[in-house]
Amino acid sequence: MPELPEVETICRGIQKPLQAKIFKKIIIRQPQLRWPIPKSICKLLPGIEVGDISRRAKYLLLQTSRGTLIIHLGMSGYLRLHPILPKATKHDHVDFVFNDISLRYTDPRRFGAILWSEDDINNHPLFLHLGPEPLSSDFNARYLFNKLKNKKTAIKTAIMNSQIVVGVGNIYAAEALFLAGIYPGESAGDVTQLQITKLCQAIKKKLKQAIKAGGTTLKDFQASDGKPGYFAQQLTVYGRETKPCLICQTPLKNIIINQRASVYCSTCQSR
DNA sequence: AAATTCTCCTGAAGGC
DNA sequence: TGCCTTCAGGAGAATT
Repeated sequence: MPELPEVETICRGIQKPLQAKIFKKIIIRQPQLRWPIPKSICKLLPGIEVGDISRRAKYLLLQTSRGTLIIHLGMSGYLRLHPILPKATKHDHVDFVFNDISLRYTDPRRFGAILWSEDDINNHPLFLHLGPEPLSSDFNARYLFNKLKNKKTAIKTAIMNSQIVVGVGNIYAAEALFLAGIYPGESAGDVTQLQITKLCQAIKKKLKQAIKAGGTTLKDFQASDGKPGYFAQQLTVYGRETKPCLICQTPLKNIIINQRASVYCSTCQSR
């Protein structure tokens, strides 16, 4: 499931191969994603050049002189580069065809999105209320502590809230909380300043580690070149319910917080 | 206003 | 073997 490291991996993977390529044709087989894919891109894009390719939160941004293509992978989406396009299968919803390469969007669960914006991307409704990037200096202990004070919601829910900080999904929230020794169900406003400092560092550390490993491949994540990510081998709590804590051997517990599985160690993660 | 729940979707896994 | 049920999950929308 793509989280920030996975999107970053894909972003880096397509930057060079698509650099300055000219869109030739857009094939939309299934426009019904989270929102309908605007058909206008089929007419708009051909003939224009790919500019900067970047990432904001878990959104991939392909800039052009006419506007920005916004791609979100939802939880089962991925992008693959193909020199020659293979025959489309069931969930291959969109192909962006260039002269000598194609970018194929595949998403079995269709929670993703492909949108088009002609305005400043920062004014787009989806981007208007986004918090800071977790790996930027804007995301620091002071910011996080201030943002969380008086909040009653669970600390895990808070760090997964994109208005507070972007790009932290279920996997990395669980991993960071374990590293910081914080009980995921703790009220955000009750987490001490020292713990917040640890948490902030833990989020950055885990995300960096995962990017280095090329992302986390659980079931089907693959980079744009088809290679899996290797961060799954470094997971300490996510998906390890009932298995022994890597620090103290206590069997890990799973609680549901806001409809999300939250695995933690009842010994190492104090309340 | 803030917090929680609902919703979209399909593949995988488990039960019988 | 196969059908049915349950679950996972990003994040905006709806509800409390």
